[in-house]
Amino acid sequence: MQIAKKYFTEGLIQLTILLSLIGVRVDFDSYLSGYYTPLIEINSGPSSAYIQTPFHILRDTLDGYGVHPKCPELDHFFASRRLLDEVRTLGSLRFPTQLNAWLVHEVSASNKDDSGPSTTTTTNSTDTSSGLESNRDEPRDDSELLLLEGIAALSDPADHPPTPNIDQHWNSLLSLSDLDSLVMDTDITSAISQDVSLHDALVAFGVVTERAEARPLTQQQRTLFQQESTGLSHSDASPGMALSLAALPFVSLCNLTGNVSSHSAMGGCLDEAVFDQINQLGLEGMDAIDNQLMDSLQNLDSQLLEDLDSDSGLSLESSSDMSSSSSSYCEDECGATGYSSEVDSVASKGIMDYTTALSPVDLSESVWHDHSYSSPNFLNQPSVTLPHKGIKEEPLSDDDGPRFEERELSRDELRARAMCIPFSVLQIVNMPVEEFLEVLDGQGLSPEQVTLLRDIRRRGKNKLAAQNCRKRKLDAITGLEEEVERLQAQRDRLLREKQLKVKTMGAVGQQIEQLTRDVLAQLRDESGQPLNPERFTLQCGANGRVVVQPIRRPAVATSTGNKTVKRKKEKKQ
DNA sequence: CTACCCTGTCATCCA
DNA sequence: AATGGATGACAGGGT
Repeated sequence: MQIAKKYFTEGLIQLTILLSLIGVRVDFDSYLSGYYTPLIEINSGPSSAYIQTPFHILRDTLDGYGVHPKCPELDHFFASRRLLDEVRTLGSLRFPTQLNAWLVHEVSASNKDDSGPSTTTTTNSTDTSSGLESNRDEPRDDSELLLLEGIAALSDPADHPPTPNIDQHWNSLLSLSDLDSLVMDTDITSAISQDVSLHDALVAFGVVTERAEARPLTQQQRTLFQQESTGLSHSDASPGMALSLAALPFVSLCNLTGNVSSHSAMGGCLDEAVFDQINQLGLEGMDAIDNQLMDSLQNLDSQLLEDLDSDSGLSLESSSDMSSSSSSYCEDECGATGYSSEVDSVASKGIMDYTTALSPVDLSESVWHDHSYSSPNFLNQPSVTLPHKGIKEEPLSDDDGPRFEERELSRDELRARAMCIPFSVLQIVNMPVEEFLEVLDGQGLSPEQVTLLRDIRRRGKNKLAAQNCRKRKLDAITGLEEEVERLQAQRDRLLREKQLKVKTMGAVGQQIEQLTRDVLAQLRDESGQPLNPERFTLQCGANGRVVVQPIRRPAVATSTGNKTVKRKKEKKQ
């Protein structure tokens, strides 16, 4: 990388010297500064998969640097883009485009009305245009012609002889219908019609890619894209690569939701092509690269253009809605976002197959996430600033679920979006009641919307309550089951202790009987006979004295006999 | 096909 | 009176 950078830098300096000899001033400051500007990285911080960041908002940001920090899906995309821009900056000689920018001012100054698609005026911020404008003179016009001749000679020296009239040359180039010839020729026209440098063209390209302009690719856009090919082609880059670059917006146009994936897909090819190109630039001569990359990408480009053109009707139409969507949050919610699964699934289905075939990650299915608030964790999750004052979106956690898994919208979410409720279900449910009432009163909502808002809030809260209730019920059941187990264990323990005590008592009783017999055997009655154990027993008093007591045999049989006698007497009476 | 489970929703009670 | 929590009951979908 450093070698290539040094190589190009030295080459640029040498070329600057050569151009200065013919009176052309080339300012490399912007170019050299371009080395480092793409390296500025924004620490996106922790990412979350559960956000509702409308991707089309990114169209209004430059090169995605304004992307919301909670879009991990875009990390790869924008990182690749930044890296690609960096590589472009390193590997592409930009002076032809700078010269083109200078030519633009020449044409626009002389004949603005005939400049066709030239709508830009003087927004070129590079030092090149301003510097060149300040040095306009006749020798400069000669150099223009020389450059035009050289460029034309590069493309097709036989078909494009030196033309003294730039306007005629421009018009003749505009009339070209062959795309292959446009690759080499219309770079001049684009340079004339577009008042941009290559850097601006790159930026514009990126913006166009993100913006997904909802109109058929105009000649202006084609030339804009090929303006980059101008820089690449004259710097021994591949015009075919320019075709692939130009094809990228087609994918974006066809499917806004798939623009990331499509870009990743196309950008992947592009990145590889650029890297290969850079690598080869460092090893081989520059002449061999153009043809090699041209051959390698020609088939791809033609195939891409064919496929994309075939789907351009539907996709452009769908993207029209995308581009026409304003920053209104309501419109975002109403489907203008385009990344809603139920919204774009139909419109972009045609191109989806194509993009998914190329892209390893289909972000269109990971944008709208399930906003079910079933998980209690959603209350503790990082928030995302939303248009409404102070209301924070509470995305679901991204660590306990499949982030890219397609999730269905809840019914209330669909209802809210169907009625253009400018709040998410989470917002409706979780906002304080004061704020909720304020919303109901001050948002100019229709009665149906108010009713829906109340229903959504009620259902949402009841859903949470039901979940809590069920959880408590399950916890209660679990607690009761544990209590049952504990009590059963206690009962078993007590039964074992009882059995042990019974057994112990039986053994003690036997010992007492044996001891009693021994004691009584040692004692004598009045007649000198041993005491009969069946008639006498030993009793242990409270004071510890042991006395011999005669066993009082209860006349059980007698009492029962008496009772039977009495009953017999009663029966007789 | 049926049983079971899970979840959302409604109705109702109550604080 | 309004709001919201709690809970039984029911329905629908998934396994």
